[in-house]
Amino acid sequence: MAKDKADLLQGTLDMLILKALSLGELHGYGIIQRIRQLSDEMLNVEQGSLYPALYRIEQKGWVSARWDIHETGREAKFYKLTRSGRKQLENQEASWDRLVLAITKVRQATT
Amino acid sequence: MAKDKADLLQGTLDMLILKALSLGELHGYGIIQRIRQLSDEMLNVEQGSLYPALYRIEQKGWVSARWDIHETGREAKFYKLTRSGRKQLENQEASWDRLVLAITKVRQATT
DNA sequence: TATGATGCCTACCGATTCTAGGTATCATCA
DNA sequence: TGATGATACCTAGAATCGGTAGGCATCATA
Repeated sequence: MAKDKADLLQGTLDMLILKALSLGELHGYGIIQRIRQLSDEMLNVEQGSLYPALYRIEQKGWVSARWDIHETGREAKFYKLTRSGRKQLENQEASWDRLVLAITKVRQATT
Repeated sequence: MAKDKADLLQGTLDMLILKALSLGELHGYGIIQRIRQLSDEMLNVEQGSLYPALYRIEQKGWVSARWDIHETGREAKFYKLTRSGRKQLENQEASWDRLVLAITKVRQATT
């Protein structure tokens, strides 16, 4: 819909969520905002993508969740990176770097 | 299966195929080899991914195909980038650059 | 003669993101 | 007061696309 918004590539969302949480505990809606803000409005995660992803990630033990009330007085579900999640973030970042490197090589090829 | 082989992210295969063909007409099997070689063995496209992708890409008019006999005397289906395919490659490369930039920004964030 | 590389293909699976809905609270503004 | 938009959670279903696993044929080589 948005004019210049790039759709995420499958496989990058988990890394972005984990990265957002590595900066501190946060609730779902806030994760979307943090990713949007950090990316200079370039990345917009849809709610319909985020919540199922958070569920998956929690099942895998990469984050833990608890309900709490935040400063505005509203209830929200706060997610926190686990030790295993931090490890996973490192792995995903390394994979991402390898992929970017590999694709860069292919793109540098000339006739 | 391969120990260090990175699975492709969804959305990158088309770009790689188009890029491989931008270096010159090639048959399917050769595209796999060219991508593997250009990426220093880091990217391995499976046949079961390639042929359906080539079909999709051909339907979209980004490549044209013809059967021919190559130097080894064997028959093969040769694919060639169309003008529209070249344009598409540029678009996909630009999208890729934007995504990499956006993700880089997110990853640079510090506590 | 059997194996592996080359060359094409298809059917189905699995994973993941998006679209499109739903619910509720709260602040703001007409 | 009533409507709207932002915040906050969720689900169902569609669509996409890469992988796995199979099939088939030819050719060179061991």
